[in-house]
Amino acid sequence: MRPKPLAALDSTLNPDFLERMRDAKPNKEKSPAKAASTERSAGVRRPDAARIPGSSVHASLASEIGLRIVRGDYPPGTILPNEAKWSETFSVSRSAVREAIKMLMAKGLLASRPKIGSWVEPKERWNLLDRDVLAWYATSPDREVFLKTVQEFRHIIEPEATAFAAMRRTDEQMAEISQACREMGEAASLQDRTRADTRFHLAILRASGNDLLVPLGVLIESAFDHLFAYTTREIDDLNHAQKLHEAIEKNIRLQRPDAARNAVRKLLANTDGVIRAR
Amino acid sequence: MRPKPLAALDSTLNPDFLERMRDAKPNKEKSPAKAASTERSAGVRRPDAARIPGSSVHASLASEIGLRIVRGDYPPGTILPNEAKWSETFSVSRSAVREAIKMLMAKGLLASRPKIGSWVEPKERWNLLDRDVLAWYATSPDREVFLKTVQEFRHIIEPEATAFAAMRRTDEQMAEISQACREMGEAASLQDRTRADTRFHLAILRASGNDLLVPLGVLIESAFDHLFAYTTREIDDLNHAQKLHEAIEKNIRLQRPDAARNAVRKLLANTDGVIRAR
DNA sequence: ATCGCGGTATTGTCTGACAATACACATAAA
DNA sequence: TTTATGTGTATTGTCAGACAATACCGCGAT
Repeated sequence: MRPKPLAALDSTLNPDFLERMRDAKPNKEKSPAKAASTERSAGVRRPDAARIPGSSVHASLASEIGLRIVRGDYPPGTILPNEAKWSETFSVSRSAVREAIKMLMAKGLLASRPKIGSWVEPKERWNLLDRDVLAWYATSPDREVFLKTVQEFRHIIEPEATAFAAMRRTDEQMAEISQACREMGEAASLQDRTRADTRFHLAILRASGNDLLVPLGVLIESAFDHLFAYTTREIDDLNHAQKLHEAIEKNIRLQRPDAARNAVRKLLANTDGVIRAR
Repeated sequence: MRPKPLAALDSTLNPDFLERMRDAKPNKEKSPAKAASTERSAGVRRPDAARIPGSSVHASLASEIGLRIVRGDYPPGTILPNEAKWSETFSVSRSAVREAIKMLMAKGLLASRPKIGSWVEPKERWNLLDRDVLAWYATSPDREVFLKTVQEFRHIIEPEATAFAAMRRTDEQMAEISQACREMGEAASLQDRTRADTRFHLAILRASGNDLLVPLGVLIESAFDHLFAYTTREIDDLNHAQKLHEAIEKNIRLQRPDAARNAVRKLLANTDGVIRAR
């Protein structure tokens, strides 16, 4: 098989890089980072930097700048500081800055032209369904609003996706779904349970037979990440939720689209209740 | 206002770059591009290259490599040719190659590690809802299948989005929707009509009040691009379609979610018919 | 006041270099 | 013969410095 690369998460920034950025605020006037640069080229570089993929310089930079943009530090239409400025602010090479900016351009957050600079694109162009952008977006002041938006989206997508899965699933896909459902019931820890839960829903999306539904899995993953804090510890609730999942699994297995759709609606209503109860 | 950057479309590759790539096939053994490189550094560089944003070297490279990946030239798990190889094949600098690859990494198509190389990620990680990836994906052998997938997705999304729009639209958003609908009716050319049609549906997504629905507009744009060839020239059909659109507009205006949802379902059914008729 | 012109600032591109390290191969030991 | 160890090599990551292309600003001339 392939070497399994860890997803570049914004939470995996290495301490070294974070240290560099500590006092690198957007509106800093004059940062004396020139000295640091010379010092680094003199051989003081830390020997054990950048082990995790996500902590390479350009990836960390992209996370930092991307987060600032989504957070609203640079509203749409704003011209960003130029590449030389970023380079100086973070004490990194211009190449690294450029690669970070290219990643943000690829996600629709930025665009640029010679002699003008890079500017923040209007929010409609942002690829909010991108894993990283969604993660930055999820750091909004209150997670309530974010969860509400994602949950509403799930109400639109999942019932229909499940109905399609009930019609078109292959036996292999059914096995995946059933196994995830079973492991949910047998999970020893809440974390294991959540992981199996996520796999269950992702497997359904894959089984829907519509390629365009698969990328929406990032929403479900994000929802479960943020829902974890809300998860109940009550045995009764857990058993109830498990029954709801098993109903979905059964109806997909028996290829009953309408029943499957309704079962998903019940599960989502239950989740809504959990959120509202907080 | 902002400088309006043209979206980087794969169809805007400049002839100069295409010429370079003519005989750059994936399985080429030995390409004698070294000579070209020396020649270029001797000052023979074309004076008028890269006018359109999308035709910058890194953007063109990203399009070319991305298209090859999505097309299946390098199946998931495959290790790509290394950066030096790409650089040599296309007679561009390694920096340009790296920036292109970073863009593809940002879209979930690639990942890489030192001493290993860059490999194609499993298809589930691909950000298919990205504008560029979708465009590459749409170059599939038969557009029938692609259109069917997109259209199915629209059936899932648009009725619910429209129902939300009927509940939560602001007056400004309503004005946008109404204007687009009106301009559809008054359009002089089929192209103008399609443009207004697209704006109509995008405005509804924006009015839905759910930020996560907005990025799905790329699907609608893509659908209409590919649907253009199917568009009828019959006056009766056009009038009928216009009436369906006006029904949607009216129900959003009068804030009747259920009626709006049904009106959208009728329109989509009509579009299905147009596709099927071919 | 309007038009034209050059200067300047900024991204785009190229070149060359070194660092870090996964993998393969050769070599040596049990 | 098999296993363990060390060495080499290939590849991405990062840095530095240079020049090209050109949008915008301000100046001068008509």
